[in-house]
Order: sequence, then structure tokens, then C-alpha cells
Amino acid sequence: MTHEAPRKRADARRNEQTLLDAAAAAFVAAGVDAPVRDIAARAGVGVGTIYRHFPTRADLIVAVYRHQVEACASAGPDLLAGTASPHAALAAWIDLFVDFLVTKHGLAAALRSDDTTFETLHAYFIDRLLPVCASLLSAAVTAGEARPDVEPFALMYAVGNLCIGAGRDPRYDARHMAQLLVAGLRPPPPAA
Amino acid sequence: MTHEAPRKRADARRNEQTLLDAAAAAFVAAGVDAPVRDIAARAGVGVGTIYRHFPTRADLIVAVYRHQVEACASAGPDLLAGTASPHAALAAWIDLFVDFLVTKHGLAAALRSDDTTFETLHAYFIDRLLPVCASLLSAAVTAGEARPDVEPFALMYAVGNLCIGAGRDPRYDARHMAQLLVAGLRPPPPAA
Amino acid sequence: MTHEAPRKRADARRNEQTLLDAAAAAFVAAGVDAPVRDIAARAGVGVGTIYRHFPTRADLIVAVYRHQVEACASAGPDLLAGTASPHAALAAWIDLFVDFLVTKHGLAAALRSDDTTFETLHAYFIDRLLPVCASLLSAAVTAGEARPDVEPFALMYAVGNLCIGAGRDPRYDARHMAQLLVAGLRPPPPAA
Amino acid sequence: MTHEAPRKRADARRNEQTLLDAAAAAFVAAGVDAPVRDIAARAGVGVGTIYRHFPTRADLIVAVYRHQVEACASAGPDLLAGTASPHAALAAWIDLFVDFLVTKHGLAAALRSDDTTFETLHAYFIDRLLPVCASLLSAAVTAGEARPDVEPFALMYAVGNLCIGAGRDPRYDARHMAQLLVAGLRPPPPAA
DNA sequence: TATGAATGAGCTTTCATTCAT
DNA sequence: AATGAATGAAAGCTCATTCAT
Repeated sequence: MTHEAPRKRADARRNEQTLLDAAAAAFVAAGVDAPVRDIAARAGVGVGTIYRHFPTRADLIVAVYRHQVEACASAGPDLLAGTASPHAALAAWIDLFVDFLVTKHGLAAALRSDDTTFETLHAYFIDRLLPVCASLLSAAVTAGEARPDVEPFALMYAVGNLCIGAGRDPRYDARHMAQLLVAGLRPPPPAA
Repeated sequence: MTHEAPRKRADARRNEQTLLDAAAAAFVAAGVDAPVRDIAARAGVGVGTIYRHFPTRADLIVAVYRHQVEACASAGPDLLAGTASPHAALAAWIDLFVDFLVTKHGLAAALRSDDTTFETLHAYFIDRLLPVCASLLSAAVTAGEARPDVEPFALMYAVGNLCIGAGRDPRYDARHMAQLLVAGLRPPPPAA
Repeated sequence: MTHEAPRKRADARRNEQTLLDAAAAAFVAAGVDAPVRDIAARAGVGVGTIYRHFPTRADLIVAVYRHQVEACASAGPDLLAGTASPHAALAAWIDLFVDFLVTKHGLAAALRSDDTTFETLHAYFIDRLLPVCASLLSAAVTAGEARPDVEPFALMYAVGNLCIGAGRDPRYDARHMAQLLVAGLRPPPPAA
Repeated sequence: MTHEAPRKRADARRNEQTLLDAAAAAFVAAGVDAPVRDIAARAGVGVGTIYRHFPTRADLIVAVYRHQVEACASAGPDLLAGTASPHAALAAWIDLFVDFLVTKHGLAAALRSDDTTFETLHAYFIDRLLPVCASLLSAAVTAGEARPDVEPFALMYAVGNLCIGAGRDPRYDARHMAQLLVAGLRPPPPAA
């Protein structure tokens, strides 16, 4: 309502965006545990500023990838609605998820790190994406297109794992492997 | 005369085993990049002793896991000979491989690390196990029990990845997921 | 506004001077390859601070001695102008140079070290002082007061060497020996 | 008198000679502070053997160079007897001394090191060579060919210094500089 | 609120030296 | 007497994190 407050907020947001862009760039170049100093330098700010905005590294990573995680989350229902079969919808969604992860150097590995710094990060991914994955998987199970003995958590964890190190060796195609895993979800044909 | 020389060697060997045990323990606790100091402390020796026996970290890691890698490698042909179908043999071998990896906390992750220290380690695994995996997979393909479009390297890499972080979350069962992947190898049923 | 920026810089500069003093003291006590940790301890700072200000050891050494090297360099022309003969001017300048070196315990030795860390240091000395020495020597040669077969580089190198270890043994007077060397520069009297 | 003792002594001497040769080689390759291990390896013995024969590094260095130091020492009187003038004899002897030092990489520097390990080494050189230098210098003074105000110790120390680092820079010729110094010993011509 | 200087823990690696065999 | 395995002190360097300005 006053002019002051909004203006400040706008400035702050611009500032924060600069930080996020810098972090994203640093993450691409050196992985998600790029030195704080590098990020600060890219953003043209002091390290203190980063710590003020993002107290832990997980906060920063989450902020950097929030948009894309959200996009991935919201794609779930659309795919379910617009794809021929629930299994195909699940496969397509997994593809999206893998695409996201393999392009974020080091992110998949960070999700598996036992460094407690990354617990928050892990939790965020589970929080936002697990329900989506669960509903897709559940639909497939209901349609008889997937075994009922696979938990959505395990599936997501597995797919996340398959993305680790992807891109470092041309002989390894994470997307292909993830699709193999999804294919494996189909109920085995009745042993005639 | 014949007693003298061996005696020293026996001691040295015992000592080396102590080192390997300590390293294994440290690897479990802190991953394969556990500080050399920690390993030395666990073994009750000075750091110099570690460097004397294992000049590079890769030497140490390979030594720690050599026995089990060799056992895994030699199990391949036996399984192929003694199992009902090639696909079942492959599944059984993958099970062995996963069993090995999931009990070596941090090893799977190290295999994916881009730390150059681990290149030798990675190479050793590929060297010893890839041919085994390849022959099993090839037999399955020949028997019409597996798609021909999956490279053994990719399969091993994927299975290795699935083992990362296993045991940290009870909701994730790496063996189960690996078997899903193997199930996904089966040729898709002809779309009748 | 004009006060803010300078204040920080003033502090930093004071700090840097503390560092230089500490380094100078450490160099006296333990030579110019005194452990970084020692220097930091003397200055009452962490090692990181040293690395921040002086990324390489050569940077630190040059900084420590810069003032005096510059003073020595600028004294050359003055002496040439204000002294009775070119040879006397050269002798006086060499005296200055020796005075500088002998009071910097360990510096002369470092200039001769084959440790690559010191290459930059050596280069700096040559850069700043060699031209000065050369002009003095050349004037003496022109005046018929010095043999033409001695290169300024060799002369400086020799004088530098004569200063090594000076002060450790009371029976050795580097200045005296340097003057002997300068005396030896005079052309030999014609063998009548 | 018995056969045993002499034989043993002969063996021991041979062994020691092997050590000295190895040390000499290591000194050439890596200076007089070459790692003990290198020397042991070259000699094909364990490090313990070196320590048994030469408790301190100085002992080893002295032993390695003893022959040559003795040769240099005994050359003094011969030169004095067989050279035209005492000054020329001194000059020739300094030449011998410089030749010796510049071919022993790092030796001149070790003589100036303030590492207490090398005190013995320094003492040995002074012990054996100072009297020789003193008698040559004294003869030159007596003949009116050298100033009386230079102590033999200082002269030797200076010449030793001039040899430091010789051979590392082609622009520096230690022998030339030493001869300059010796030339400077001549009494200045009477200021007519 | 932003800055970036300072801190110091932590890791690797090298050798001189000791001492059990 | 010889061996060489073991020891561990040292030293360099890198960041994550704090905090005075």
C-alpha cells in the first residue's frame, strides 16, 4: 500500500534472483557443492549475503531448483489425464523426472549423500514429488499395468539413483535404464 | 634358513590384514574417502604405514574389496551352468553383485564419484566384472530372454547405481529394485 | 561516505603490515621458508589470512623486502652523481646492497636456493637492481677504473653470495669481503 | 695376524665404500641432503646400515669428500714451493678449492647452512683447509703481495660462499669471481 | 543489510629416525 | 650386523563459516 515496502521487496527479490542464477551457473560448472565463494563471486556479492538468504546449502539448492521441481510435480496429473494408459503416463513422468535430474550435475548424488546438510533437500523432493509418483503408480496398479508390490518411495529413490553420474560416461544412458525399470514394473505374464 | 624369511613376511601379511580390516571399517563408517589418519588410527598404526603398503588410495580400496570382487566374478560361469535359464542365471548373479555392494557402505557411491582417485577403482570393477555380466546377458539374449538393446556396461552401471545409499532408508530395497530392472530386460510381449 | 571505504582499507593495511612484520621476523629466525603456520602464529592470525594476502610465498617475500630493495635501487644514480669517482660510487653502492642483505638473515641464501618458490624473488631482485649495478659498473669501466670483462649479473650474484651466513660468525665480515671483490675489479697495473 | 679379523675388516671396508659411492651419486643427483632412503636404495642396503656407519649426515658427507679435501690440503705446500710467486700460489690453490666445491652440488650451501647437522662438516673443512690457506696467505703478505688485513678464515669463508649455486646459472662463473677476490687481496698501489 | 577478512579444522604427503626381527 | 617396517612430526593448502565494520 505504501510505496516503500513493495519497492524494497522488489529489490530484494531481484537480488535473490541474481543469487539463484549465480548458484545455478556454479552448480552446472562445479556440481551442487560448488564452493560458496564461487557462487558469491559469480553473483558479485559477499559470501555473507548468501548465508543471509540461504542459511544452509540445502536451502540454496532447493531454491535454485524449486521451479523445475514444481513443474515436474504439476505435470503428473496432466500426464495421467492425457496419456493412453496409466503405465504410459508413469513412464512419461519418469522420463520428465530423469530429464530434470540428469541435467543438474551432481544433484542426484547430493540426494543420496549422507551429509546431513542434504537431508532437507531430500525431504523437499520427497514432499513434492512422492505424492505425484504415488498417484501415477497407483493408477497403473489399479489398471493392472503394474505390480502392486512396489512402493512409490522405492521407485523414486531408484530412479533418482539411476541418474547419478549420468552424462559422465557416454555408454550409460540414464533415461534408457529408467525405462527398463518402469518396464519391469509390469506384472509378469501368468506362467502359463 | 627357510624359517627366517617367511616369518617376516607372515608378520607383514598379518599387519596388512589389520590395515585392510581397519580400512574396511573406516570405509563403512565414513565412505571410501575416509581420512587416511582415521584408517591409521583404527589400525593402530602411523599414517606412514598406510602409504608404505598402499601408495595410492585406489590401491587400498582395491585391496580391501579384491576378494569379494573375485568371488563375484567367478560365480558367473557357475550360475550360468547351474541355473534353469540364462535369464534366471543373470538375475541370480545380479543378486550376488547387489548383495556385495549394499554391504559395502559407500562403495557404490565411490564408484560413481568423479574424484579421479577412484578412476582406478572403477576400472578394476569394470575389468573384472564386466566380462562376466556380458556373458550372462549375452546368453539371455541368445535364449530370447532379454532384449538385445541393452549393453552390459549400462546394466552394470545401473545396478551399481541402484545400490547407492542402500541400507540408509528401510523403505528402499536395492535388491528388489535391481530385480525389477532385470525383469525389465525381458523382451516386451508381442503387442498381440 | 568518503569515510567508510577508507576505514576498512586502513584496517586491512594495518593488518597487512602486521603480517609483513611477522613474516620478516620469521624470516630472520628461520629463513624465508619459515613455515606458514609460524608466520601466522607470530602475526596472531590464521594461516588463511596469510594465503589471502599473499597467495604464494614469493609474494610474501617480495612484499617484505620491497621497500628496501627500492631504496637500494634509487640510491644508485645519486651515488654516481655525488661521488668522486665511478669506482668509488660502485663501491659505495655495493656497501649499501651488502648492508641490506646482511641484515636480512636468510635472504641471501634464499636468493640462491634452487627451490622454485624463490624464482620470482630472484627475478625481482635482478629486475630492480641489476640495471642499477650495470650503470655503475659501466661508468667505472668507461673511466678506466674497472676491467671490462666482468658482467654486472655476475658481480651482483657474487656479492649476494658473499652475504650468505654473514652475522653467524664474527670472524666473517661480508662487507669487507665485498669491498675486496670491488677492489679486485680495478684493472691490473701494467706489468712494468 | 689372524686371518679372521683382517678379512672382516676388508669386507667392512668394501661395504662402506659401496655406501660412499652411493652417497656420492645421490649427492650429485639431489644435493647433499638427498633423502637417506635414496642413498640406501642406491647402495642396495637398508637405511639402518647407513645410520650404523654414519650416525649423522655430516659424518657421511665428510667421509664422501675426505679424499678430495685431503688432496686439496696437501696441494697447498706443493703450490707454494713450485709457483713463481706466493700470490700466484694462493690464486692457484683457491682455484683448486673452487673447482672442488663447484662440482659438489649443494656442498657449498651446506657449509653455510645453519642446520646444526652441518656444524661438524663446517668444522672439518676449517680444520683441514684453514691452515693451508693461512700459510699461503701469510706467504703472500710477507712477500708484499697481499694486504695484511685479511684473515684466512674470512677468505676461505668468502670463497666458499662464492661457490654457492655455481653451475645453476651460466652467467655466473664462480672461479672468475674467486679470482677477482684474490686480485683484490693485492695491496692498493700507493696513492701517488 | 551487505561485505569480505579472518579463522582454523582438516586433509594429504614426505621423510628422518628408531627398533624389532 | 643388517634390514626395512613403522612411526609421527611437519608442512602446505582449501574452504565452510563467523563476525566486525
